[in-house]
Amino acid sequence: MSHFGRSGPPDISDTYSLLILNITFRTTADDLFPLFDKYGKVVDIFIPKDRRTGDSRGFAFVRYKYADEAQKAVDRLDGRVVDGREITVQFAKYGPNAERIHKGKVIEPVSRSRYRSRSRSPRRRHRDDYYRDRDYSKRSRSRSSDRYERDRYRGKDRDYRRRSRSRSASPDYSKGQGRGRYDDDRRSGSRSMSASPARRSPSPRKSLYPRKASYPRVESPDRRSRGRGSPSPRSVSPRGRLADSRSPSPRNSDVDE
DNA sequence: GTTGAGCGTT
Repeated sequence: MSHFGRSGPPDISDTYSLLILNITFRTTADDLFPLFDKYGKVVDIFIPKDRRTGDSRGFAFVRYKYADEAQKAVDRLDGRVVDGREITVQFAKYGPNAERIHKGKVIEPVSRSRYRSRSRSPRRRHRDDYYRDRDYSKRSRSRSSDRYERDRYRGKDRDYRRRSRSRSASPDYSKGQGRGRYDDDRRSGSRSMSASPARRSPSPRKSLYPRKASYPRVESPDRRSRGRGSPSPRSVSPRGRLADSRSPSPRNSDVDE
């Protein structure tokens, strides 16, 4: 009774799909089944999970046998508090095969090109990356470093989530700006390397801080060390450190980037 | 251990 999703899509031709959003990450199909089954005949329940972690994504798909029951469930379960969280029940708009769905029911795969790319919902789908991974696999299948690739995927995955939200609506520009600026700089330098030398002049801030440009390299680290409260007894002997092949980069002491 | 707009698997 709880093998939903394991048998794959039974038949979406005579079933109405409902999209359940705002569910907890711990909510499973078994937990939603009794809830939705109470309002109608649930044919199948599917909850997308991460491919890597296998954790729930936070939304589920409930397929009803009849639209009236689905409608009832939407009206009754929409806004219901499940597991301490208010869930959002609504008819699915899209199908697994990019099919158009009306009221949760599949109307047709795709009407040739009548709607073209209608600006229905300009939301980004990170899921596409998954499919892309497959291609990558083929490309770099000669790689013998499995863990390396895995690590990379992990990093990307973690980023994909935060990025998608950050781009959507997030006043957190601390990171985005930094990255964006960096990117811009890179492009600028690459493009106007011999054309517009004055690109970084226009700064939003007229004058930030007349930091002393005459910062002795030898004094800079010393001062910071003491001011920081880190006496660094080992650093007391610069000679030893030098001899330690520490290789103190001759770059500016105060490096912003 | 964390998260929170959204649309799906054999």
